Amino acid sequence: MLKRGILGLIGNGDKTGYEIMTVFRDSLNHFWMAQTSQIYRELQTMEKAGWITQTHVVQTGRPDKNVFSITPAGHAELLRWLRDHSAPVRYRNPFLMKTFFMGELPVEENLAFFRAFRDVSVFPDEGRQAAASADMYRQAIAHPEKAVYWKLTIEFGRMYEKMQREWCDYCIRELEDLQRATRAGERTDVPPHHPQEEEEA
Amino acid sequence: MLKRGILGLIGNGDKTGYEIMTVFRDSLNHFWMAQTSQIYRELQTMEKAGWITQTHVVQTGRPDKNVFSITPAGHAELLRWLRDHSAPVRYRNPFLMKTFFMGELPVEENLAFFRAFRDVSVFPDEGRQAAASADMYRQAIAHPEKAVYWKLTIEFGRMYEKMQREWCDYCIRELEDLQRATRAGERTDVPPHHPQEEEEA
DNA sequence: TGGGTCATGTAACCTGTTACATGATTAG
DNA sequence: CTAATCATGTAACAGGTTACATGACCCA
Repeated sequence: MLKRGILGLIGNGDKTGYEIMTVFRDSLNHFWMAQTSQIYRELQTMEKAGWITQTHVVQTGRPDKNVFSITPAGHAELLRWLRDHSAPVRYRNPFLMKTFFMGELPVEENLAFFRAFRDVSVFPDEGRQAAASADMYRQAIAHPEKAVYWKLTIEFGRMYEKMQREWCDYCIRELEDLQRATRAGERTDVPPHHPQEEEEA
Repeated sequence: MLKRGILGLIGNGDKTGYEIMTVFRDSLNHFWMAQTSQIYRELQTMEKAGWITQTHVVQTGRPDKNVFSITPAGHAELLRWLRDHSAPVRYRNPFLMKTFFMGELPVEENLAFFRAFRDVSVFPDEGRQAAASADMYRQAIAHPEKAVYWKLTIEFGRMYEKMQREWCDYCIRELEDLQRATRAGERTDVPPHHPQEEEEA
């Protein structure tokens, strides 16, 4: 997957591994993160696949660099990937995995958790985001038809965050109800912790 | 990550690898999928770690099975994981990765794509979902304080789908605007396809 | 007789994470 | 003087995917 992202970035202009890392960190961070260790490895395999070529550039005053360019084969692969809608969309949410098993902990603890999680942001720090936006807007003037798509991903991030907050509010309400119900039923035999020995009916 | 999911499931009662697969397929499918190949491998490493124990059960009329049970060490690990909020939440959306690079394709193609994607559901087929719900509701009667959390994950799925539809509508509107602008500007030199040679300013 | 369910896995591969290592230049 | 930026990676490991393989029983 990362390969396609790297390919797309190089398709927008030659780049070094380091530059690719900065774009991930500053602009794609809200939906994908990449470490240099993986980037450099993928670059090598992509070169072997013939999707990109490498040029060593000697510099003075700063370290030498390896600049990567897309090949016609690489561009063909990029288009093929963009047009391939056959792969099923995989959802994988480690956070929902946790939620599913939260019955192991007391309600109070989970309530506290949702109250805190409600205000966690997906976006990286404001400064970087602003800088990245400026870059993207500059590009937008040159190629408005490419920049829209970046805007669409940002809007997704915003809508996702909003939905997450609303979901947290819903969770908090549900757990408060549960708490009330448990307290109202008093000694109706609902142990709030470790019901270890029993099995479901 | 899958390890913790498996641990949580075994924590709710002894299970075979096959049963774990069916729970993933029928109930956790909207936020995590797991293949048997991975499940059986994880079970072995979890046994080595002392989180679970294995019992071979001979059956007649059907294949023998290996039933796994959680150990006190496994339960401790489950609680540790549930309480560990240090790991940063990782978002990774292959679909947004594609969106980001859609500028390579003509607007018409992308519009068609969003119109189709708008109606794609995250949830597995109705039949299975209903069956899984029935199971969960039965459990809910026995342990209402555990079943809420399952309900919360389902609600997340619903809210996510709703948000996704709204986002698609937004994307469609944006791309229609772009289309109109491009047509209005007529020959204002905005090639809708492959601007290969040029670099950004 | 053909497909679904129950039940087990292995092997090879690809993808992602964590930890480590180096070193010059530049701005505060 | 110290931290950030530019610039490169390697090694080991963890996690996930794809493809393959087997076999009995039951229902239509």
